Amino acid sequence: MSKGLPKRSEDYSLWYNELVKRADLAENSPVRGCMVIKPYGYSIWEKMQAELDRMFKETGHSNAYFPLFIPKSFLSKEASHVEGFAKECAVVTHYRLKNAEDGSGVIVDPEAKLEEELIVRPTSETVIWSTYKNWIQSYRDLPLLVNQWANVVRWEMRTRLFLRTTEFLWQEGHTAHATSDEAMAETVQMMNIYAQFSEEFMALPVVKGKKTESERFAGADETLCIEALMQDGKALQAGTSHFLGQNFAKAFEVKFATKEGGLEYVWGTSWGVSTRLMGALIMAHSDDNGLVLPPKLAPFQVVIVPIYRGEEELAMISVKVKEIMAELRKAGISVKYDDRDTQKPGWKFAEYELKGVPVRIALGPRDLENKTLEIARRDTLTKESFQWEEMPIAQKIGGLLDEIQEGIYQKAFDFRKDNTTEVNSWEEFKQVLEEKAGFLSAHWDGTPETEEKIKELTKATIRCIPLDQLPEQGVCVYSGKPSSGRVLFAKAY
RNA sequence: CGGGGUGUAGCGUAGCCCGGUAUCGCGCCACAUUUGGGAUGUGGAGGUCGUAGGUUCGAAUCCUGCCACCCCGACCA
Repeated sequence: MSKGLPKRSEDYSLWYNELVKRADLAENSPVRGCMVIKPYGYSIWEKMQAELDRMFKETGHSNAYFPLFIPKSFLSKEASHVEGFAKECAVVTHYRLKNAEDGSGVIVDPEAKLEEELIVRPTSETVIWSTYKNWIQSYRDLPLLVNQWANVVRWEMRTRLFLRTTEFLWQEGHTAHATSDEAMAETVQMMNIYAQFSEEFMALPVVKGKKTESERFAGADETLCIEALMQDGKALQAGTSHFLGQNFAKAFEVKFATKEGGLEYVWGTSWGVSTRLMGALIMAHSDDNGLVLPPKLAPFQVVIVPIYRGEEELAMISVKVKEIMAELRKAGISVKYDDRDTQKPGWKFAEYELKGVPVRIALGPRDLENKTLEIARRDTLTKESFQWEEMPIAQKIGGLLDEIQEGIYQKAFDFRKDNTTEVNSWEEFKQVLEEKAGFLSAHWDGTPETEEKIKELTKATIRCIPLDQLPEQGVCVYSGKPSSGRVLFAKAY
């Protein structure tokens, strides 16, 4: 284990990459653009999954599973959908290998060419809607509320651990409804769930908004999103919820008999969050000492490190530690006891700081004598001495965990607030973007042309039109044409 | 995919310009002393120098192709 992480201020990208690897979250694999998610990283993802899954089920959704492969012809049924994804699809053309005659290894058997190529799903709308055609006949079959946890593949040009990998893990919800209003309500509901998850569990404040036409999902009539701000001033799209209108229903002929006896196309939504959330979590809170994890998603919330000389002392300390662990676990607090004698305490302290464990307890002979514990918190890197009699340990730690969860949220919230700037002129726009970055709240004339021009000139894109946008008469920061409200610009991941 | 950079032990590196089979640190193994913020000493193991060719008596070093990774761009969850 090498010491010292690169500094965020010196090289943010390098810091991020090194952090991901050194904190044992993930590493690159032999396959280009694909990562190996390591046990510690995966257990954070599992925590995210568990909470999201619970929230989906509480809102009436059920999980199902659809195939990895999609017939090529399916993809082209929805015109804008194929246009959006065609450039990044992995294609299966053969189903068999054979030994090369010259003994050089295995080769693709040219005899085993598929009649119709299969696409490795970049997203599952097409295969799911082709299935929904058989599931939906009547208004009694609606709404259909399905989610799937899956892997998808998008052949991206440039990849980054968690933020953009060729294969990634996600969930994709796909729902079908009898009315436009109901589908739109579902779209909004899921965006709200994502926002709630992000703020409550990831301790990451997000802006809820809708995408401009050009940033919309391929095949959607409306895309809602949550946008978060990272420590380097770049925005990250953390989740999207799409109102699909009747686009996929029309493409796959999914109609239902109405109560009144008519025959209508159903209305659809789809929504997803991915392992990219891991990237957001890492970049939002961590510091130059390593990861900082919100207690609600940490694989374990508390680590106990014994300080001892010899077996005898360790045995005495362990008795007290077991007692503490039982109390903490009873209170629903996850705790790890690291009594390995292969590493020294100082080494362990540094290790758990790197891994972002929210609370560390150290217990040595001095503590046994004085009836104290040393409690250190990861977010502030402060330590305190705690008297056993002061209050029940579970109450103490429970309170501290809440405080940390709240503290890192507040810190991220303040950061975003300090890095959201209202700009009113083109000069100001360019200057703030250059010198400060972050979110820029500015008037926009509503045209794709202006949006495109601004992107071309500054690399900044419209992250979203915030849902809480206030009506305000102004002029577009670039074109000078009238505008009725501010939108959020930023450079994005 | 365009521009730039880097590939030498598990990790980080020296050597490359000026060819003669590899340096140092961390980590790893053994033993001893250690254990309240990344311990110390002694001994030891570990390398087809990214890969495939070429030049040469001889290639980590020179030449060509390929691959991977990183950074910047275009694209994207």
